[in-house]
Amino acid sequence: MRGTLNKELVIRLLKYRRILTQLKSLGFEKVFSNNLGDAIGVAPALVRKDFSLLVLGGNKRGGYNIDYLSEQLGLILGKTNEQKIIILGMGKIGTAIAQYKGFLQGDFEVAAGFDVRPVGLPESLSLKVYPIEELAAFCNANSIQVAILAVPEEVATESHKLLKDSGIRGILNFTPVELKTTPNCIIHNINIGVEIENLFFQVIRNGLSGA
Amino acid sequence: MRGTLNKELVIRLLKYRRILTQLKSLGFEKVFSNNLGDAIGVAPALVRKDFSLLVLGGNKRGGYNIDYLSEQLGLILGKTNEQKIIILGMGKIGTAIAQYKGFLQGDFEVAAGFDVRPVGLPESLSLKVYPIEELAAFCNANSIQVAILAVPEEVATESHKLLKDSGIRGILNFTPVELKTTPNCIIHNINIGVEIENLFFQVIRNGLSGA
DNA sequence: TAGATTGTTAATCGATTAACAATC
DNA sequence: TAGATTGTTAATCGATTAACAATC
Repeated sequence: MRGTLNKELVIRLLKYRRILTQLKSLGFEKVFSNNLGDAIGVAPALVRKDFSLLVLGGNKRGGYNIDYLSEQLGLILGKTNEQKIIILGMGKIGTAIAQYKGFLQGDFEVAAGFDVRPVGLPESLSLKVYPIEELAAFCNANSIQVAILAVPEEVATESHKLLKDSGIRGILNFTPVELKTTPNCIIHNINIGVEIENLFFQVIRNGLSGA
Repeated sequence: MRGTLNKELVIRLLKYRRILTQLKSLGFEKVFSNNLGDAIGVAPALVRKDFSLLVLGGNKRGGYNIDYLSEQLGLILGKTNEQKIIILGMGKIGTAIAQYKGFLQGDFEVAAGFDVRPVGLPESLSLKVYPIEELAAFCNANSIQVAILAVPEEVATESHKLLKDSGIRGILNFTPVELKTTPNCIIHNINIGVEIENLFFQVIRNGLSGA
């Protein structure tokens, strides 16, 4: 059954989990499908369908129990508490991501950074940056499976190869080079430049039909 | 007709354009639908359908003319050369994005940064950071329509409101708070934490079925 | 001509939503 | 009971792909 969880569904489940955590911290105990639908921008029916698919039941009048949902989603999505990632390329972007506050919500940790040359990090950050030569050994020793790629465009392709050779199974790619998912390494590309261009296009289009 | 350009299609067109630019710089003159399909990860038929929809013809045996495609896509997508964006929140992420090399490909420019307090930037960067109070005036004076939001989570919501009040029509949101698109302000959310969690899930799932 | 590629239609696939019966 | 919400089915919507005729 879990094999049927598609990408969109997993994204929704991750978002549900985050919202449930927030609701819980506000002291809520129950939530309705339309609350969750509003929060992540889908129809209430889809929320119910998602939970139905996962055999997570609610109460016909009382909605869903937040603690229960939270716990079950944790089981399905897996605890990422002890998951560790590495960052290849500790330039501006890599360093910024390493210090990204939003990561504190997600229950994973940046284990180390790697770069061709030593990088000066603030003392406050308990993160070490190693030379690239140590990447494979480090990943093996620490069972690292997921990496963020934040190197300059020119070395994106060779860095990609290096990560695969180091046993990395998933890469969040911030370089403008569009990398391809292969059977044993999943790629998610985030191309900020394309995102901005896309936004410009949508805004200009939107302007024509709007006020 | 242009009103029918949906989000996925626009993304593909932006990617085609980037690839065509690269091919042109390599001295290529012709390209086939399967080349472009491979490059962006879709079926060749979809590439042909896209061009067909835009009335961009190819040659039954000789493929598509790169110069022509490039030029036409430029007309459809619009020149973003003189487009300017601003960045609200010049912490680590904002500062890193301001210096993002990948932006050099995209033909737009970061006009200014804004923050609650002065930020020290490298001299090499010809970018000024202004106090938040000047945001609305600056956006008006310079007709800024698109912004990157990179403030801390705690002030994401109020910053969002500030941007809308400053006449911003499109926001690329890097905070973990999921903002909602409204009729006169388009939001694209990039939640790095969720992206990483998603990658972990996919990798673990993938591991079960793989080697 | 033979071969290759476009252009286009029909089929497929899949996700989302609308609607409503079930029921607490 | 009346009202509200779940759970589920059927309908809708839309994007992608397969397949092939047209044709250079």
